Amino acid sequence: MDLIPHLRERRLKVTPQRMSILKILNRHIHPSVDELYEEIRKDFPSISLATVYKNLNILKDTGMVFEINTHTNKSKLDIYMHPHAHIVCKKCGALFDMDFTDSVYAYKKELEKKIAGKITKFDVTATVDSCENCKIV
Amino acid sequence: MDLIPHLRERRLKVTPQRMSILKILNRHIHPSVDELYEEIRKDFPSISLATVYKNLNILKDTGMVFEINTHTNKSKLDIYMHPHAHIVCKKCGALFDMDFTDSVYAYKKELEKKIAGKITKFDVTATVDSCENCKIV
DNA sequence: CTATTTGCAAACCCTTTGCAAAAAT
DNA sequence: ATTTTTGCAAAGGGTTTGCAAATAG
Repeated sequence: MDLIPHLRERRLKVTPQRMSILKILNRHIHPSVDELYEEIRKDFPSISLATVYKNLNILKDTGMVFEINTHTNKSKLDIYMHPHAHIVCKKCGALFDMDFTDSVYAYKKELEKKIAGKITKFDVTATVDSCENCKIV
Repeated sequence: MDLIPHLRERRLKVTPQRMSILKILNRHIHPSVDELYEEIRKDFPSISLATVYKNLNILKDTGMVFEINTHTNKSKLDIYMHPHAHIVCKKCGALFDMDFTDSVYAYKKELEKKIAGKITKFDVTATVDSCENCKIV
């Protein structure tokens, strides 16, 4: 996927640091900020953590990146080029992407009634207490 | 609702500080930690913020309280005595409880397939970019 | 040429920790 | 009597900010 048009669309400058962040997020590995930082430093040893944070805030504000609370001390990052759901294990922090199903769109309609229209973006996070990754339980 | 049996069940001691926290959360006002702290101090001026945090961690770990990420700098707290969904406005942080609908249970079944069973608790957070509380769309 | 972005260091939260005294069972 | 909880103060950890230099368009 070519991410540059999405940056242009938002009047954001195409810097190598920013591209590096987006390319890593585009692997759909859901890194935490520090995992992302370490990953970028492999290709970009001089990058500052502040730059990573500043970019993430811009990318979140413009809707290209979504931050998912894992109920651990660190949240995880996901590129958000199309609506999808997240499934998080509260115990181990494991995170999966999931496409919305028809039943979720039905849920969305309910929501739209409840908040009186205008849902521009919709994210469903399903949190479970434990999952197969946990081993224990 | 009598919350004491729920504490006993979990072998948690019934202290006035803890009861004060639970009583406030039981109003379903979804306070942030500092809002909760200020509220408790009305009845309990000597309480320490550390006590509030320690209690919240215990209550979250034992499943009586749920912490909802609002995508603002502060998350919000909810008593969690029965499964329900949360709707959060990312822009203004407004938060609503919502009962699960059948369509969400269908979604839950999908999830159970995907993570191979054993969902012990299930939370759905629907995040919208703006809601009627925002005024500015 | 102008506006944005970067990088550094310091500041800023919010949250946790250690420990002794107090309270609950 | 034993275990948990409280409260204080200090430490911790993640995130933001201010500003000058560098870079993108």
